[in-house]
Amino acid sequence: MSIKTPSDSDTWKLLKKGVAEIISELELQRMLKASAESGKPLRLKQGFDPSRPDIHLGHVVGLRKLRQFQEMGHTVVLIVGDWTAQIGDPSGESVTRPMLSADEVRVNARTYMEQFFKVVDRAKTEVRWQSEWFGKFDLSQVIRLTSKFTVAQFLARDDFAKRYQSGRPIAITELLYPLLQAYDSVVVQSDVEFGGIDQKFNCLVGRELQAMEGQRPQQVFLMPLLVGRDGKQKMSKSLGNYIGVTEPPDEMYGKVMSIPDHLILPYFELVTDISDSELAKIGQELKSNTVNPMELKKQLAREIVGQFHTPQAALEAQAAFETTFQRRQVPENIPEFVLSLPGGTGTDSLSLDIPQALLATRMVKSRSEARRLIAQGALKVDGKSVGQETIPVPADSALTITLGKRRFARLKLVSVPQK
RNA sequence: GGAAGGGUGCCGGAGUGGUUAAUCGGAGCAGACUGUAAAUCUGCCGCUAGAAAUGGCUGCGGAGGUUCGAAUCCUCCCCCUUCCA
Repeated sequence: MSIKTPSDSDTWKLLKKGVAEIISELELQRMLKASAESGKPLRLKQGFDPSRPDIHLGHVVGLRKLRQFQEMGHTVVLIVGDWTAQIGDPSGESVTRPMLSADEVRVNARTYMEQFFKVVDRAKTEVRWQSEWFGKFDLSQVIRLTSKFTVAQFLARDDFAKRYQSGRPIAITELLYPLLQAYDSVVVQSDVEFGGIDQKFNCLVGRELQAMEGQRPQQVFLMPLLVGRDGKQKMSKSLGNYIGVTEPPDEMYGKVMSIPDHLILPYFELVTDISDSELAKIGQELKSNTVNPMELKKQLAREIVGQFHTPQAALEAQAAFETTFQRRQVPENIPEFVLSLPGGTGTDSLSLDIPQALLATRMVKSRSEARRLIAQGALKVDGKSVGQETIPVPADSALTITLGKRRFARLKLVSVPQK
């Protein structure tokens, strides 16, 4: 296998594109050069926490970078963090995660990888489980590992420092998190570790530990954090502002359309393949207001949906979006329900209890919710606003129900003769 | 071991005997506006009955108790945090 040199500045530019920080750039360039000369691929480490098996666009930023390196001939080492997962979330103080059973971890890992390999090349990836080495770790090894660092060193981590200063709790196991992650680097002999910018500290501990163990310290590739749909916080599943890579085309398209304007450019930069010149053009258009940002967002949505589904699916999603949201029409594929209604048959007029019908279709959680929505004017039957809870309908008829902007159903009524 | 503070609805956070289904903010939903953008305005935001007025039930860590009446008082228990040693 031949390995490309990023000797020409274009390739190097490509690798650096959309990256928050590289530690250290010079070293990495040397490594790449040496690798090209020796024909030995670099080992690119990326870890994941199997308690969160879902990949969203925020993760994709880093995965795309891994892919680019793979295309130059390098190897990705994916670490399944089945031990670090047990420590819990080192950043989110609030969320207590249950320990996962071995089975759950296996299932989650499979789910994760299915998504991971939508972007990363499976053939050039080595999958390693932490339990391979931590499974047989004993206390003396834990002590040996922990003795290498001091509390002061760990308080340098921004997240810890802030919490310590403001008197919020830091669990002792959390201090173990960077250590375990660092040890992974030693075991797999990582050359470059990839992570979000919030992983900086952990990755740097890896460098130090490797040096202590007589290894060449890994370089670190830190990706910017993608801001979620709320336009404020980083994309994360727990904040609910994410766009998942397995979401159906319509959903994905719609979610991209809902991002605020100031995210258009970063999204183009971080999760699409468009060229620098095109990126610059879009930036210009946004700045000068010469193009309706909505059009740029549509392009972005097409690019993203096309990447995780197909270009065809992207076009269909766009058409559906335009029908449903821009023209406020009822989309084509809506769920259909058959409802039996006591009363006469044929052309007899029956009365339909709408809250009950909505509950039956599970469009609402409770009768109360249905009533509220009706009172607020959210209900349309066959395109006409309806304000009453009971409406007369012909027996054996079909109705199209619209509830708010995005809930639709088709009801087929089957009358049951009364005794 | 000692001391202090705390556990309230999806989240944050008021509330210390009735006027509290529980102030307020965020999130969410609906309506107006619109580009499923931002900003703004309005309403809703436990379940249930009712066209409505209004009613029933459940609810403030858990279990008991006091009281006509408790998120609020008492007892026991569980959990969390900080400080001192």
